Amino acid sequence: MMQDEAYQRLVSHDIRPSLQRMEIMEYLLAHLTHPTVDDVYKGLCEKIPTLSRTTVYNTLRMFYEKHAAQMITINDHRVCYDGDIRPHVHFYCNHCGRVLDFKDVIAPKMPQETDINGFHVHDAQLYYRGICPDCRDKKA
Amino acid sequence: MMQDEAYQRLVSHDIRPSLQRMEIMEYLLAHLTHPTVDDVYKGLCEKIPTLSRTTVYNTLRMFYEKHAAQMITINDHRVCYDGDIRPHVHFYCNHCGRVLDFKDVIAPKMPQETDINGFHVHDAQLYYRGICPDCRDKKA
DNA sequence: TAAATTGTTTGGAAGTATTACAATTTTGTA
DNA sequence: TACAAAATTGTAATACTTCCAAACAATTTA
Repeated sequence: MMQDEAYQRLVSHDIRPSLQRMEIMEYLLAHLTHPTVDDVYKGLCEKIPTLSRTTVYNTLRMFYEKHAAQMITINDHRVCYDGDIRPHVHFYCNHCGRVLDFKDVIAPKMPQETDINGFHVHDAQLYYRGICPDCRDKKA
Repeated sequence: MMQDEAYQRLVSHDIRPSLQRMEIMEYLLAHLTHPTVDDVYKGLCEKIPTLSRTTVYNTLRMFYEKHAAQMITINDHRVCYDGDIRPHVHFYCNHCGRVLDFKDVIAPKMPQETDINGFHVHDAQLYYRGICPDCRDKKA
């Protein structure tokens, strides 16, 4: 069940499983399409009519800080989030703006919560940018 | 001379060296501190009183598209640029917001203008996020 | 050289993403 | 049940970026 997975993800990262947090995490786990804050908000505001955008902003950022989700800042316009917390490469299409998983490249070592020469590294992200197959075909 | 270097960088990347473009490139080469659009604008608007912010936005983006500069989107608020076009790792301090070069880690292979399984890769970026030594010391 | 064309810059206005903050509601515990 | 702490809400404010049409500059053609 998705609920169990969401619940486990929250408590194992020291996050109290409130209704809103559970729903937001379930949404992330059910939509591994790198949704933006607004995607999550729009996807949930029917189910939770009182939901506030601020809550979604704060909650997703907290998920990132506690390593319960990945934060992707490859798009200069909007941040997006990923419920898949395994290290992997992201591809940003400069044409359609989508963020895709780039499974064809094995991610190098991505440090997490480690100290390197005085720097405390919280996380690492590897981004590729270019044109995705869909957009390339449309052009040709 | 910095002018020569800026000129060479522009023409070797098929960019016509207008006054504004030269000045913006010279600024990038003289300030390898990952300036934002506003940093570049403020740094030049005394010397070029007619300079428009839009020109700085458009020019820096074009530099990125033509590989004459790197575009860094690690900060969710503002884009910044780097005149150092050699592949290297960037570190973003979640505390002070600065982008620093992370020289202690050797960058993995970063593809550029190559096709990988139907994707056309324009460029790649590797970002580390965390707390920089300065901010860590202040806290302790 | 003059006219036409192309390319570049400008500046203000509009759009959008994000955060700040104070009030309200909910939760956990004594 | 009552209280304190934590979480959520909604509005307002801020900041970044793009749009767009007009002005200007450079280049080509006749």
